Amino acid sequence: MALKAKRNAAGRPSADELPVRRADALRFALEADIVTGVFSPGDRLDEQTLADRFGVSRTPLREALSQLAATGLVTLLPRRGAFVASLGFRDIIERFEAMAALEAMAGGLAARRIDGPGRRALQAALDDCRAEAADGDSDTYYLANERFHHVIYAEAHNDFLGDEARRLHMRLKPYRRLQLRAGARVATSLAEHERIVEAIFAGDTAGAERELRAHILVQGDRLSDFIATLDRSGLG
Amino acid sequence: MALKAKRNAAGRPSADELPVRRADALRFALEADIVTGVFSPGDRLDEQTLADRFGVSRTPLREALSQLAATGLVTLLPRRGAFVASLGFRDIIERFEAMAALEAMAGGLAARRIDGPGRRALQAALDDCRAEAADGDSDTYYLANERFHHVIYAEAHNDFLGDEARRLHMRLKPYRRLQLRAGARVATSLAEHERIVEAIFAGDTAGAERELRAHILVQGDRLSDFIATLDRSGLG
DNA sequence: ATTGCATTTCTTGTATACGAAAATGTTGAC
DNA sequence: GTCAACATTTTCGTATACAAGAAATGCAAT
Repeated sequence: MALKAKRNAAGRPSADELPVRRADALRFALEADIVTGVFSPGDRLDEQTLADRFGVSRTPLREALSQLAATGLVTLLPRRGAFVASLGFRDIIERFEAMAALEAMAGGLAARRIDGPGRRALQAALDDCRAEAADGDSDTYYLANERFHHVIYAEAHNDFLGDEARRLHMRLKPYRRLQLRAGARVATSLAEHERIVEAIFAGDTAGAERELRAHILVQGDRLSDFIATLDRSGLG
Repeated sequence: MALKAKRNAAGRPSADELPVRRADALRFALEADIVTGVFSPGDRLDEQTLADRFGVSRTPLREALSQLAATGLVTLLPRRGAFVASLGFRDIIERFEAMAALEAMAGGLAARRIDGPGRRALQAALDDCRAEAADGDSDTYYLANERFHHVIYAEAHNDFLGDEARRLHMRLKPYRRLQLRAGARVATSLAEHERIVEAIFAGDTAGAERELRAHILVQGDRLSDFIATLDRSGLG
């Protein structure tokens, strides 16, 4: 059966969207705007304004907001409107703890389930991290780090686990922007990656779990410390 | 049944009253109908039919379905409708693995963070499990088991972790109904609970994690075994 | 009888309209 | 000058209307 991408009669100048429903496209767009910092935590998301901006009615936009609220990226106050969800000090720590649990499990599973191609992929991801760390650009290192963790999710052979971890990661992304200049963190992060790969390659389940959990938790601690030094008025 | 419309941020389940938003009430009602088996995995959820049943228009009902889809309890096929999400063999295993990770983390945190009142609550929950197990009614034991785990979530002092675990639990509930007659499982489950409490009371973080992880994973294994013996046509 | 196609019908997705609640602004009293 | 009560306005929540896509049905042709 051929998949025909039929166009709508209304000649809309917008770029072709893969999602069939406008609500999906809106959800992705808003998600991106929140994660990339176009909207900051606490910002009010007016339905009509956004609907006008995207050239749609309020109906699909409300649906997108509703879905984002279910994801946790948006807070929906009854009869008061939608806001970019603000995580407090404690909320962030809690999420890092949960993420550490998921990542540790993924690492442990990967240590037991990784195969030949997976080994090569993980080694390549680690090499990338090394290269970016040597470059000293913490921005590109962050991307390499992301890919590294995605490889681990994949080698855990548990799609749900990976999806949840990615979801949490996205959820925390607006706050990571706060500590862009990682300083010495890049070096220690890379060292941790090395130990993680070592454990996974050795089939050391417990070791992979331990290393990954620490790797995530320390990020939460660092972010918390960083936030604690800021004016907390804007962070709920 | 009168329903207070005040301080209802989370919403309450009620089909015919208006808590804050109809969509919330509908979400809870549908959630309940799905986990209690009124609707089975794979069932089609017709918008107009449900709207008529609840005496509302399609708009809030669509919002409820959308939220349930974001939670994972409902699958939304574009232009084809909403269905009670069907989990395959592998999906279930994956979710139990993730749940094991979260529960293990919760147990470990509880072992370190539990306080006096928490100890009493956990002991009481364990006593309840003992009593229900002695009764031999696996239905009420299931409820006591649920309360037991909720106490652990609470004593982990990580609300997010608890929420996620509860969400997963609800997500898997439709499938647990398949193995109601637990047989000898109740006895072994209780024994596991005893060891879990022992570890938590002893402040044995690693032990609590280990016991809880095994406690959850074995449930996934058992459910998988059970499903494997059934006709898989209805289970996707 | 079966297959292919066209039409019809049903359902979803989006837009618009309307009522209600909350935020806001104004005015008056103290 | 401040506060409070009232009116206004904004915007949320729901209902209804309409458009578009997919499934179902019927008809025709082989």
